[in-house]
Amino acid sequence: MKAQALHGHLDALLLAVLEQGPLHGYAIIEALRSRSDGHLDLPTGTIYPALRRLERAGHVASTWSTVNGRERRTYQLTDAGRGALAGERSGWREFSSTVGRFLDADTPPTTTPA
Amino acid sequence: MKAQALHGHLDALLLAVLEQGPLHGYAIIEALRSRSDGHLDLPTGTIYPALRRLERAGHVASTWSTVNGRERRTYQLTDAGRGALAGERSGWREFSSTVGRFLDADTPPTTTPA
DNA sequence: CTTCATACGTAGCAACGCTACTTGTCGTTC
DNA sequence: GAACGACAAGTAGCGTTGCTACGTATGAAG
Repeated sequence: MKAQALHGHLDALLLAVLEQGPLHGYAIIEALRSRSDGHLDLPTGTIYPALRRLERAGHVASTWSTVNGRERRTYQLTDAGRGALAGERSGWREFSSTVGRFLDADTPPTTTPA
Repeated sequence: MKAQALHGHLDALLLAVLEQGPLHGYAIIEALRSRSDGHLDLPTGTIYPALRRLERAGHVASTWSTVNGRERRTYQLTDAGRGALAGERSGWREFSSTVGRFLDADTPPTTTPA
């Protein structure tokens, strides 16, 4: 998967994984990886700043905890975040249907008929 | 449609509209607008540099002509461009199905029952 | 003669995600 | 007990990309 393709859709993905329950950053990375069959293997340098962006925006809230001597920052969706997710979803639908109109259309006949 | 959403997919769109035949820049803008029901209304400052990028990459070729005293630069897909388009299409499919797995899933019950 | 549609273009900016690196604990292996 | 990998968090700086705001010029319409 091309790296820059995510541009503008990462927030939506993060909100979507958090919709199913609170997770800490590292677990979010793993959730994205497993739920996408390995297609989304995002580096920490992508995830952590994005989560802080979302927190600044009020879409998620975080709480620290210590598990086995390891510091964890667990994020959970806020009500505002749930609203934002709904918006992102409809935005995604519009975007993907618009672009899909140009790109999904016809796979050029790879099966070039004789 | 959010502005930055296109990030990384613009080239694919341009190749896709040119797949149906050569067009000049201004006509490409109109084609994108009409074929997307107005959702894609891209400014010249987006299109022209993108077309030059594609030309530098060898995906399109341009020829100048004068129509009614107006200079036109008509772009057409090259063979390499056709190949690139095929790649972009499969990239798009992978991308949209991956993201869609998170976002298309379930429209949260907008029909919040009273 | 002014305005709008046509037609091309550039300069500079802002956003976003990535690469590369750092810090620290725990568990396992040598 | 040293070393290494998995776990867990983070920052600094960079490159790409599309957008905003301009600038130029012709032809048609009023």
